[in-house]
Amino acid sequence: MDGERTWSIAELADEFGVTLRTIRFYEEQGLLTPARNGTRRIFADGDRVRLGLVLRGKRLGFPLDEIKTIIGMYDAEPGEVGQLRYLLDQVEHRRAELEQRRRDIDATLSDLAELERRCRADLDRLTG
Amino acid sequence: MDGERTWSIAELADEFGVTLRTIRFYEEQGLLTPARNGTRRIFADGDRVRLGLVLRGKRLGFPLDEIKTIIGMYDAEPGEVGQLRYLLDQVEHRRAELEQRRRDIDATLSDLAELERRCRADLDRLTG
DNA sequence: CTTGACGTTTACGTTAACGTAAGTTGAAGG
DNA sequence: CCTTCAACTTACGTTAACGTAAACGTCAAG
Repeated sequence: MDGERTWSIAELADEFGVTLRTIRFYEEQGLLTPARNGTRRIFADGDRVRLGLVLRGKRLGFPLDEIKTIIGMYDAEPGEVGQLRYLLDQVEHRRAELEQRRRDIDATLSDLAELERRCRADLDRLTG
Repeated sequence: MDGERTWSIAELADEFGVTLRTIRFYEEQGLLTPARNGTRRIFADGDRVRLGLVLRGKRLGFPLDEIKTIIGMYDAEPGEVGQLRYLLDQVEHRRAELEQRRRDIDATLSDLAELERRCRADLDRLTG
């Protein structure tokens, strides 16, 4: 009666375009913690979100253990002041890293744009 | 008499913060092709630029063989029309990939920003 | 009742990107 | 001449992120 859908491992794998092995591996690494029905894994909505975050991290080129700590930051309990300061520090660190990446991307995009101009010029000259 | 400086492997490694092994490995993989003085590697300015491109690609999380093809695109000779069209196609493909990455970065940055807000709020509450 | 479809665990294999010796060489300095 | 330094090659070791095979459980359909 609660609208909480669940998913099988195959459904999730299919939806996100990964293999069953990958999902099991992520659980083994502590990136996912699906419920169980006997031995079968049951994935709830939160598990789907986490898998999405993991794959986004992968597209960004982060290793799995870093992804784990980053995701871990999201659902850390408030805790004490020292913990909070440490967490803020981590957040700042990650942000700097990501902004460096964006600069790298922009530089590469600009290189590609110039390459494209040269290509089009050559094409014009040849097919003129 | 020509202002063309050259560098030893150690100088380049030091400048870019990588090991000698890494540079030799990149040559072995065809990412760099330094000149030689006997057995010693002599790096010219173009080699420096290429190393910079390789490391930028690494920061973006690309595997070395993809980096190789991407860099290869930059210094491809004009060639024939078919080649040019193929190259343009590749450029488009890479651009799409990079733009996806930028979206991922922006999404992550936004997540981090919200996390930071929550942290600061908790800190304010605790430290008054 | 057996055949599939779908799931499970255990465990060894694989690739990428280097790390890390081990042994060699050429030029320079004392 | 001997050593030291900076480079070299060859080759095996290592870690991450799964792939892949083997062997088994379970439940619905024919």
